[in-house]
Amino acid sequence: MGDGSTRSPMRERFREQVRDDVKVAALVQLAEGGPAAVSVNGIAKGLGVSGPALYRYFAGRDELLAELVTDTYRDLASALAASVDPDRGLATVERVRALCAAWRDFARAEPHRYRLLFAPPLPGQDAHEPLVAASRDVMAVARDVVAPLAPAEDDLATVLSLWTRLHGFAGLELGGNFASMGLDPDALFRREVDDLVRDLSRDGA
Amino acid sequence: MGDGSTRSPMRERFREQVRDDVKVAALVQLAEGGPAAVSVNGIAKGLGVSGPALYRYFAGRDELLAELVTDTYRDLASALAASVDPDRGLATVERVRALCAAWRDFARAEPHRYRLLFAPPLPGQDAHEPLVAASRDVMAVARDVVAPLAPAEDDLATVLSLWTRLHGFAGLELGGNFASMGLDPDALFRREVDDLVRDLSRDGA
DNA sequence: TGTACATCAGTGAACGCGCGTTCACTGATGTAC
DNA sequence: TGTACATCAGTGAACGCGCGTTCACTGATGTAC
Repeated sequence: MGDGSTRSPMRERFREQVRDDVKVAALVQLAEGGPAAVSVNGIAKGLGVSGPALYRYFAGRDELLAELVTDTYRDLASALAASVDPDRGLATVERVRALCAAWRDFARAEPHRYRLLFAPPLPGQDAHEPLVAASRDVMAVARDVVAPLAPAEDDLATVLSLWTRLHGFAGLELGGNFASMGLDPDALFRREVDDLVRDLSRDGA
Repeated sequence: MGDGSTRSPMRERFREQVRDDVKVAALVQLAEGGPAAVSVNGIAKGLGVSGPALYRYFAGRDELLAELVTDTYRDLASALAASVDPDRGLATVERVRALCAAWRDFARAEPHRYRLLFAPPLPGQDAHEPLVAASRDVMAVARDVVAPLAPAEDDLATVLSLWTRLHGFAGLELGGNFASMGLDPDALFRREVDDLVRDLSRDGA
């Protein structure tokens, strides 16, 4: 039940359409009340359909949430990749800056999705493996950008330092911690990126 | 109803005792299932008492959760303060290192409480103000430690940079993001703190 | 030391809610002849 | 072009659960005389 290969192309397209509609509705709920507010019955009602109908499209709530996560990783990875696209002809350091800006922009544009990426899978670490796989693309983009600056054997550690700092900044900015102290997040971010670039340049070539 | 001033001292002490028991039980639930798993009825059952009984001690679930947050801020602030106590006779840079270590240790020792501090108050930013006040002590300790290194007018920004980086590291470590890539968090942390100390020294005196 | 009284902790029933999920079923839709 | 058939989307009822919170009440506890 549910192996799409034997389904007719027409119906298959319809299925994908509905799956997307469900996800969009789920994202609205996510934005409004966090992961806990994402509800199968609620989504169904929003789509003008009865609750159990959605079980044709998703095995259950958990599968739906898992897809939201992997979708988000995909979108983040492609936003990052676009920001450092070779076609833009950026020098190494400018690529780092562009990557940082893209990271922050993504977090601000879609705070609920961003938070979803780093929310702990509390009921027992289930389905952690595919999630790690999904994050690999994000790491790969960052590694690519940083590589020319970092000594080869210190590659990964450098990327993780970058990750640490971007994630820390995003988390505090989303929490409103800067704004609530009357500080300008833009200025703080510029400063943070400057430090970051300097550290990378020193450690590397 | 509930203004403790007119209550007799005996009964008042009893009340505080029970309030603490409730909080302890709530923290167990928090550790096991996240904030969503903290349930008034569940706690009552654990204490061998009926659900509504707890309404003698807390106005409701929201008040209970709010207290868990402010308690955690208090404990974090005092852990940080203890780590940089003047009696330890640490030099300026060593105080920064001690502060960083204390931050990380707190996050690792009590991940659920640490996460609670930075979880977004989703149902409409309610009760954000007292929370900001509670975090002020934490900031004050950090500011104290960093002050000798930072130019006076750049004080707060320096502390926030410190905060950003510590928080980013803690968040990723708690999420298991380092371990799942086969990397040693201790080594990464050492590296991060080294960079941090260097940045502070450069920007400051 | 003993008794009367006010206070207040805790009970049990009830309200209303929403949830995820299953099941047997109906009815529409695309397909094959 | 028309008809028979298999597929599958969606329904409605039901299960069992747990939640936060209110209410009127009972019974114990500390206190004041």
